Amino acid sequence: MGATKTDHFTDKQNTIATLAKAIGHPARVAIIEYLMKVDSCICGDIVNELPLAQPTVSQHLKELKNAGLIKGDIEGNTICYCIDEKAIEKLQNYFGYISTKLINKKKDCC
Amino acid sequence: MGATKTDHFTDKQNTIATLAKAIGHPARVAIIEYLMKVDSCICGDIVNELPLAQPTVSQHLKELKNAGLIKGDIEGNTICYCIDEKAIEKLQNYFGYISTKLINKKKDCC
DNA sequence: TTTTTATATTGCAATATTACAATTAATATT
DNA sequence: AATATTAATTGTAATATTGCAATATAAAAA
Repeated sequence: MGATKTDHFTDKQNTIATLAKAIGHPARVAIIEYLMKVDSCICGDIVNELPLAQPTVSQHLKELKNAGLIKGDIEGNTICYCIDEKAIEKLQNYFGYISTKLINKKKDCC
Repeated sequence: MGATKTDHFTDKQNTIATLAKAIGHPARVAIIEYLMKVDSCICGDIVNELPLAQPTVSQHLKELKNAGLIKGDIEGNTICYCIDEKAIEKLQNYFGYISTKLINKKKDCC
């Protein structure tokens, strides 16, 4: 085997997993943070900001886009990517939900 | 190649990536949600809750533990695992931070 | 003490990810 | 039109992940 059994889990669980997985690489965290920092969406200099080759960055961008974390496309010969706020909100809500649930939990160990 | 270049990124970026990566699998999302639902930390029935074999679940638990998302250990012959609230808080704060940053951003595309 | 129960570890096959050189595609510039 | 620029795609090697059968470990129950 080796393939994730996505069909055995709920859509919500798969959605969270997909989003989290996309952020689960420091290069993609760095990309998100760079997109956040820059005012404009025209971010042709992402490659210069990262210690990775252009094809690698392009691949990471593709993964972020497939996961729904960023949106946009090329415009002329510059890329135009920006964070999809809805995805970030989903994650924020999810972890917020877990946090509040944990506060109301009685603990008998750990 | 094939190995992630963790040393090229900041500690914070690597921390977020490690935590997100650990959640980046539906089985581990399901585990987190189960630990959240159950009142006690004694969760010997995680295997029965998941559509995966016992060694696979054990491996996922190990990964969650290595990433710092859950804590605990075996107690007698039952496992005693529970969510590490600090890790969830880190994620919640991180995505909250991104969200608020995005609200104050001017957008010219996407 | 033997057996049962619960979880971890090992070994392995299948698949996925990471990274990059080389190339392609497509727009900009000259 | 020819060239330069920018980013995607392709191909490929190295590494990591996923999943499980078999086995090991260790405590509880008989």
